[in-house]
Amino acid sequence: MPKATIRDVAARAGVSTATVSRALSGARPVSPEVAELVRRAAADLGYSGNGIASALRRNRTDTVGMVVPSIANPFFTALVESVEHALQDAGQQLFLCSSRSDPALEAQRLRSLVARQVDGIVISPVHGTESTEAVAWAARELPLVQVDRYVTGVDSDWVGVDDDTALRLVVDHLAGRHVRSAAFVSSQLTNSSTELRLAGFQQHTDRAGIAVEDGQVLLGEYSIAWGRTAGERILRSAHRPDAVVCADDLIAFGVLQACHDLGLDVPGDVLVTGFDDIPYAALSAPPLTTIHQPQEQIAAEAVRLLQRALGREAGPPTRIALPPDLVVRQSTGR
Amino acid sequence: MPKATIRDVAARAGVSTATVSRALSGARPVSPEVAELVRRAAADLGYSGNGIASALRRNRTDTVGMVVPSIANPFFTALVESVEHALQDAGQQLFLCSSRSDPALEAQRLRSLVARQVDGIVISPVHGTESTEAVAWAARELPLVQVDRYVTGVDSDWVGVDDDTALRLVVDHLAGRHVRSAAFVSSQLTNSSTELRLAGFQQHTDRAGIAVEDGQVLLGEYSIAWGRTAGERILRSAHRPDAVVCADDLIAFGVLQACHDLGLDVPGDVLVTGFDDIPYAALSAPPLTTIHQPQEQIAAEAVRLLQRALGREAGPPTRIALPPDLVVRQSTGR
DNA sequence: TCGTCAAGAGCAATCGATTACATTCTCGTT
DNA sequence: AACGAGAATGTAATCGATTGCTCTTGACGA
Repeated sequence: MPKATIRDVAARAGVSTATVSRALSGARPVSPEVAELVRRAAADLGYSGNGIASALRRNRTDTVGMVVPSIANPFFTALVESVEHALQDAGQQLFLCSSRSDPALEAQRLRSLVARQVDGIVISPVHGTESTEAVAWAARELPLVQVDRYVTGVDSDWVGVDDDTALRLVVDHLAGRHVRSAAFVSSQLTNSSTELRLAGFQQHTDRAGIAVEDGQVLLGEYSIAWGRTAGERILRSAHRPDAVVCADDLIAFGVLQACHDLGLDVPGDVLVTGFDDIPYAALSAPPLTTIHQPQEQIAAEAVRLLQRALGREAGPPTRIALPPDLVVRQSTGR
Repeated sequence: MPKATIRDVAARAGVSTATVSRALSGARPVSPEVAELVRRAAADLGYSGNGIASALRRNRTDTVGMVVPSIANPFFTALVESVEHALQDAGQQLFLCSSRSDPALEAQRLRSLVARQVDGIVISPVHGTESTEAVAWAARELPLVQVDRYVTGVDSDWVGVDDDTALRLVVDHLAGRHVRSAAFVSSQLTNSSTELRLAGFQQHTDRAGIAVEDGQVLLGEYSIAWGRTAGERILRSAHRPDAVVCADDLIAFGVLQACHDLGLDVPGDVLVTGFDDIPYAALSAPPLTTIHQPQEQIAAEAVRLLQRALGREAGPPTRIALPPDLVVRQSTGR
């Protein structure tokens, strides 16, 4: 038994397909009796419409594609969930893709989303330069909003957090804890926010008179494993710093593990800070002082920008840097 | 400048649209010269095809919908990622929906997926009975595979873990640690695996001679907050048990927090176990003994079953219970 | 009574790609 | 030389819903 089409419903209700379409979508007025007749016929046949055919004709899929570097990273997970929620209110659905931190896979995902005619794209690009070409191309084809990270040289909307302010909050907090020297652990400088965080760290430690020894800025990747490796290297070095500032919470978890492995007390022997405030940040041993990102707000703004772009073509690219919050927990003091 | 269509490509290459279609998809042989001509014309125009039109004609979207109760739960996140990976090899994409543990929203998501003509659905149903109607309906419309949890009364494929074996492993391990009494913290019995885990706990503690006092089985929800509440209640009771068995890792994290708050040592004063082996299970204080779920395998089997159902209509529903592993960490001993 | 107008409904074109069927052409075979 | 097979290509129907345009009908004002 093949699926019922609008033609079947029309036949059963004794009206034309045009009337069925109008009765069910409410696009144009239909007399109440006919509307009821159509509704009943549709229900009887279990008619549920063909979104594909509708999308083809209307040239609109009511679907937004989202591409993130990793679904496993709780920060992106939270962001995805927030975006999905925000879209729901606009009657749109989310097409989720993971680029697995691979620019080639990312490009493929973007091509696929464009070919599938999504109405717009929300992306957190993998790489500051290697992602540029694909993102620029997609932005030419469709409304596109970058979130969290952005690639250089693409005129698209962007929503993220103010990384410089975030590092000022962290560094000033550490200075208030009488920290005299600090190390920084991050990922390779392959994307915008990683660069901004390092720049902020350097500028604000300098300003606050906190020493950063040579070799105490380690770049690897956003993972617990790297945090552990880097943490061991830093904490075993001749000049152990008073604090380790990490570019995300996963790295900070790894550093905390390294402290534990080496028998160092946090915050007694060394202070540790993270970035993102993922849900597990409150659960580590000790709970992590970190920067809270307003993901719901990031998501809401991103969706708003997308809707705006969908409406009319005009408008210069908008860049929104939202203010971060510092969440103080025990990794930087009692 | 509107997007290029197959007609534009055909005109530029001086061939028919049929030839363009065949040249680009390789569905039927085309002479090498013409193929090259078409490829060049397509490249010149930046032609990227219209997946919607293609899907309408072929009656296939190469897209699979997935519905999970929560994107925030790392277990589901890992599962989603694994499914996405498995689908990639089959040339399909993932349409992700979160039901937010709400059967009504879940039903809406399913309707939406069916209307969008996905080729199949992978779902972890929210509720053992309240999800039944929507899942049964969707299963009638499309190939559908349930993962992890399942609803009763729907003849569909299912892939999950063997919950009974899992609890046998946990309980036997605790018995080996000379545990004489235990408590159990889980979510409300609203779905299959929750029920099976409780049943397994009761059966195996009984068999192993481990006492379970009245009021030491607490049912709430799968969250850290609930674990903390339940943990406090259990650990403050007159007969504090030797061990607390939790139905998932999030609950176990909450129980660990409660132990910490009450100044109890784990594993000195009480042993704690989890379920799922999410990535953070190794990072808690102390690291959590838990059941490892083979998500990659669950995902691979789910996708395989889906492909099979896509191929031919026949075949009775298959239920695959994969064997779990016990991962022993410090929450049950040094 | 007639003309005007609007509401309600239908006809048929349309969206863009795929594909059944038809056509043309080239070989090879007898 | 005639015929048939098969490769390459074209023509046009098709997928299912939407919508511009047209037609009918009834109400209302002049």
